[in-house]
Amino acid sequence: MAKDQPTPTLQDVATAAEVSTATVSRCLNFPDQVTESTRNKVLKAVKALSYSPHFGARAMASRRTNTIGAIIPTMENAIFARGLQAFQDELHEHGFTMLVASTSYRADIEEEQIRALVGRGADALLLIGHERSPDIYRFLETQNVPALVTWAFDTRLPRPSIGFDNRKAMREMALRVIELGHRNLAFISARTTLNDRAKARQLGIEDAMVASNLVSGDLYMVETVYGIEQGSIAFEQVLKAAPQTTAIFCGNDVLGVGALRRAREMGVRVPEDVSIIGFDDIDLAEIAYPALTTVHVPHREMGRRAGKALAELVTNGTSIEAIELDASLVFRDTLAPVKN
Amino acid sequence: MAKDQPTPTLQDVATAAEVSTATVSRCLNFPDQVTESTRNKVLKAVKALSYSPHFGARAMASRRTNTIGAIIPTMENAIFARGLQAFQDELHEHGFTMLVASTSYRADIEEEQIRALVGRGADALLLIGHERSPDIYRFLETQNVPALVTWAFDTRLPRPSIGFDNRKAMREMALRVIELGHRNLAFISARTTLNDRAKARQLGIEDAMVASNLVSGDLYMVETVYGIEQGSIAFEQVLKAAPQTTAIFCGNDVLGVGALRRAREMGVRVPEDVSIIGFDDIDLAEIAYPALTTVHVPHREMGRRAGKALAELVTNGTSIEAIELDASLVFRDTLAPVKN
DNA sequence: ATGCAAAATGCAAGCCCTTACATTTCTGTG
DNA sequence: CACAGAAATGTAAGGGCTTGCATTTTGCAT
Repeated sequence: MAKDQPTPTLQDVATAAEVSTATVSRCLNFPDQVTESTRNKVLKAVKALSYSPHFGARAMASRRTNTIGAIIPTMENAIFARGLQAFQDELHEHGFTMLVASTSYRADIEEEQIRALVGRGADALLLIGHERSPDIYRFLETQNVPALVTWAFDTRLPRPSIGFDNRKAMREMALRVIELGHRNLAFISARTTLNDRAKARQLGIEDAMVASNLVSGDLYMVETVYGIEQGSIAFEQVLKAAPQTTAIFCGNDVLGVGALRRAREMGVRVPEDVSIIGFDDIDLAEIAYPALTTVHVPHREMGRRAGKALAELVTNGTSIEAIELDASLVFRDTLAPVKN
Repeated sequence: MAKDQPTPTLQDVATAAEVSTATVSRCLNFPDQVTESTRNKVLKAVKALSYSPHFGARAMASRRTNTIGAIIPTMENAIFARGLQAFQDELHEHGFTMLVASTSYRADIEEEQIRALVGRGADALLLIGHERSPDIYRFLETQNVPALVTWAFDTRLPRPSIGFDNRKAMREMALRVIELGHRNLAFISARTTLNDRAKARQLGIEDAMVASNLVSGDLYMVETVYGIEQGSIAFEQVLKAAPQTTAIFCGNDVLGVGALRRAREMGVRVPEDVSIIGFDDIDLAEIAYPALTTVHVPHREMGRRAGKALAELVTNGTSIEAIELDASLVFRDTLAPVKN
């Protein structure tokens, strides 16, 4: 870690190029404010010293970091990894760098991470879902750090968001399922803590039940954590506790695939004996056998749009426009009419 | 973006707590250098003003950012997402924040990203694979930014790395495959540009062929980009061009799963007609039908170890010790003895 | 009480850049 | 060829924090 030859500073470049530090700074930040000959001198010096500006100093002097933070539950979940990749690609295009933190779906960690990224000088934040303590929203306001909510869309909330309506999407899927004659429904849900999306999906199913003259309270719920194995366990649990179930909704494809696996292991035929429906439409859903019927979520699109909106917000102050994207139903092989 | 009430500074806290800025600073950074009563006063003031230190200023004064950069090909690939998650968890535990950039497997972008993250003040860098231009390594040295190579392990190189020996792992798998009587082998590889892992896996197969008295030149190679669909296309290509093939190695599970899918579509039975072998052991491999035989790579473990090593390096100057992890063979249902 | 080392605190000099403002150098025109 | 105005460059003042060193306070043995 020994700093043998100290890293060159703007001053060193200025001296080498025989100009003032201001000129060097301008040359680097606003090249066309500088004569070509001067620019060449400076760039030569920069190269010769292999100078690279000191980030902290720059951040301090300009009060901007060109860094945007993203706080997601976990990258292990393909839907976030996917969206995040698109987000970062977009940011990169706009000259921003991405700072990432994850929460493992824990509210306390999320709060800590938000503070940490703000402390790090993030110019803006990407957040997943609306639900979090008012304190945090207040903190962000005080710190003057704009935050954009994604993976959810709800116009009733004051904050702009870019995402889709989880409740509506699930309602539509549930409506189709009920149309196929299913009356005994179950829902293997992700944990609903700090996860308003999971809750919204449940409400969507219940909406459809009510609209179809079923009793929403009859929806058999199992709540579990993320994971294939968890889906398997939950599946078995559902069939034990509510053997009359003919259609099982899953909060995400990973749980769905887990359910599917256990069905095979238990000799339960899908979709003949029971239908299974996922959510997200990740690769796994298509590869599963039989291929999983699910709700397609435009993860990449969300990431991209969010990146664009945030970059523009920070750069020009363009305020964020809420965008509702569409989730679509993907019918594959795990859903069939109920047996007469 | 209007700064209504300017953010509180260290000075403000100092004034409020009736102490000097130095004391506040110490109170925040080295709490035990300060009397309890003073500490309480200060912390109260911090809370009251909801003060949060200015990152740039801190970075500038301390010459450290507590930020570590990770540059990976893409988060869309579950193996990197997984490893990165573990990496970031570990960093977080040590008080570091992670800066992420991705390269889409392009050398020029990688170079740009490395420079960008160094410019951002990353205290250290996580890199994937050894292969990159000497200029970059020189640059890192000049800038005094330590870099750790992961996802690969090769003691012949001067740089420490934490990972596994791709060549050896693939050789072992290939040996087993050949033992089962397979003589006509093919390899659907990921692009080998800026991807020494892919190359190493190829060499591993060839090693095994040579050791088994086969001609390594007989390995039928198809090189393609990452993606299920690409795996499908490549599979068809292999069977068209080399119909006598009985075992197809794939550079990763995603390609393997794609191959599997096309096999089913084409009516080619796996493993009866042809065996398919993946690499990585991601969820997809287990879920695929039939379940994919593959090489299990300890992605999380790599991420965790790398995070630990880098955090300690930056914090205490503990030099990095190269660590070779084991990849293991996972035999599932896509590999069988060759038909007599 | 007194004196002294150790612990706590304060002072002030940077750290490296950006940018408002001042100054110098060009440019084109009369 | 002089001159106004534009363009290019220079000057210097911060920006918020850490830290070496100086100073004050504390705790304890005498």
